[in-house]
Amino acid sequence: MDTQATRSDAIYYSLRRAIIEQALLPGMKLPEDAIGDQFGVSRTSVRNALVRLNAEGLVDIRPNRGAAVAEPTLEEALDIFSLRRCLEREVVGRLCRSITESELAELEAHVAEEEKAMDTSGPLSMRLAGEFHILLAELTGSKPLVRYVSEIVSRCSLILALYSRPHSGKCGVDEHLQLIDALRKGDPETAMHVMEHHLGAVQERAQIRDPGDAPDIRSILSEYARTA
Amino acid sequence: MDTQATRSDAIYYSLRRAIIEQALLPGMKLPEDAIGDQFGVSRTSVRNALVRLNAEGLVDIRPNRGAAVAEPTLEEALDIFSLRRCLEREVVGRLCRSITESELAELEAHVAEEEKAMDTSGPLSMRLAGEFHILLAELTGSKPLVRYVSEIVSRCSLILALYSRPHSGKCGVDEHLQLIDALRKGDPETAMHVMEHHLGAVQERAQIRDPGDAPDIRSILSEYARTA
DNA sequence: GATGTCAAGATCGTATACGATACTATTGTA
DNA sequence: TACAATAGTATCGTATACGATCTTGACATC
Repeated sequence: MDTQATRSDAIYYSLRRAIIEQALLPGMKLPEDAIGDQFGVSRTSVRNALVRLNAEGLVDIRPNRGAAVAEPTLEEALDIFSLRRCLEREVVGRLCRSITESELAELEAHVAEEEKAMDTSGPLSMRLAGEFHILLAELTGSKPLVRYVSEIVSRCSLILALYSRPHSGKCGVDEHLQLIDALRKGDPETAMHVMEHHLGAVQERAQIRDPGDAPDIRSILSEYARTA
Repeated sequence: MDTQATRSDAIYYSLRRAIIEQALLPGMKLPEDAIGDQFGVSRTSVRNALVRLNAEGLVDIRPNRGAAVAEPTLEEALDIFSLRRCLEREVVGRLCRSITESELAELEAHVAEEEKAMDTSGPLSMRLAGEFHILLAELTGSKPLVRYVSEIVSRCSLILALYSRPHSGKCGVDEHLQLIDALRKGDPETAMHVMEHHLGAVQERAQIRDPGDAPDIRSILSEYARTA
């Protein structure tokens, strides 16, 4: 598990996780040399990983100018959320017809982990929230669907990093439980509606923050000045 | 257009086209050396291209065993078509709200090309049929949607190569015209239904066929290397 | 005849090297 | 002081080299 098949894979997964957990923020440069040094591999492997991340839209690569964590525009962000609703509707639609009790238990176990992580730091709970949706996709048994959902969930994490306010609170653990209930009932209409509502809520927690210029120190401190 | 920014890009597009036009058939091995020789570049650039194609599901890469044109199973094929319906429903849904008369004309011009290509050889008309759907996605103005549709249309071409009978006849030019009509009317229900019917028909033309044994990869690529 | 073993060849993963391109900071000039 | 030219640095694109892994076929053994 720790040791991937190839070093490129290892780099790929590490960078991916770092981006999803928002350790690497949108717009941050990703120089091949620096990454290679850090992981103790050559640029070759790093390049390989960056190409893959670029293919799934997590990093931008501009010829001769290097790679950087992608910075979706607000317009793209809305598109991606719209696409996500489309795909996850498909997921729950399929699951309503096929899901078993043991799979439902698996989902509940995952949510239990999410609850446990709520108290701890943000990155973990953010990742778990995303993985819940990926788990849903996996239960459909459709590999292409898993790939698309994984990809789009990652990109949504990126978007939340860009546009959400610092503390979005509990990331919809309750809503995940509601979703499980709906799936257990097996009614596609209800399940899709709950999913729709959940994704709407996730998106709603996002708020426009001007991503363009470096945040002005006064605006950052204004919030703290109040409590001083 | 002919000269890409980087050689990797050139290889990527050439291989992609070769796969979509079914010059490279599913299961065919893609040795880095042979491809590099044919295009006059080193393995480095070829690898880069193969990684990208792997990311979009057109080629399989197994560690230390090389790359090969992907061979979707029948089950995966059905999944992909199902996903395609899901995505393209989204496309026509959006277009009904936004499409302009000049864009409709653009679509009609494309279909005209398709009609012209009907008499000529198969590869061209097959590619144009796919590009019609990509053009539809582009008209939504949503880059992510374009990416997903492009990707999935490519994979459908692959699937048709695997499972369709040799001559599928005219690849739904009439249906494309019907779709344009529906879009012009601007009624989402009708348009989605027409799209659904069209994609169902495309899928229906698919039938299992035994993928024969392999011709030499160099002779196939000699034609593609020229235009790279 | 079937199966296991092993060596030779093919192919890949990765490191390194070199030329090319883009960025940066300094200097000179208006 | 403001701006343009330029040199220097950083970073990338690509080629090549070497060790590692896999495949293939021959041969020995059961």
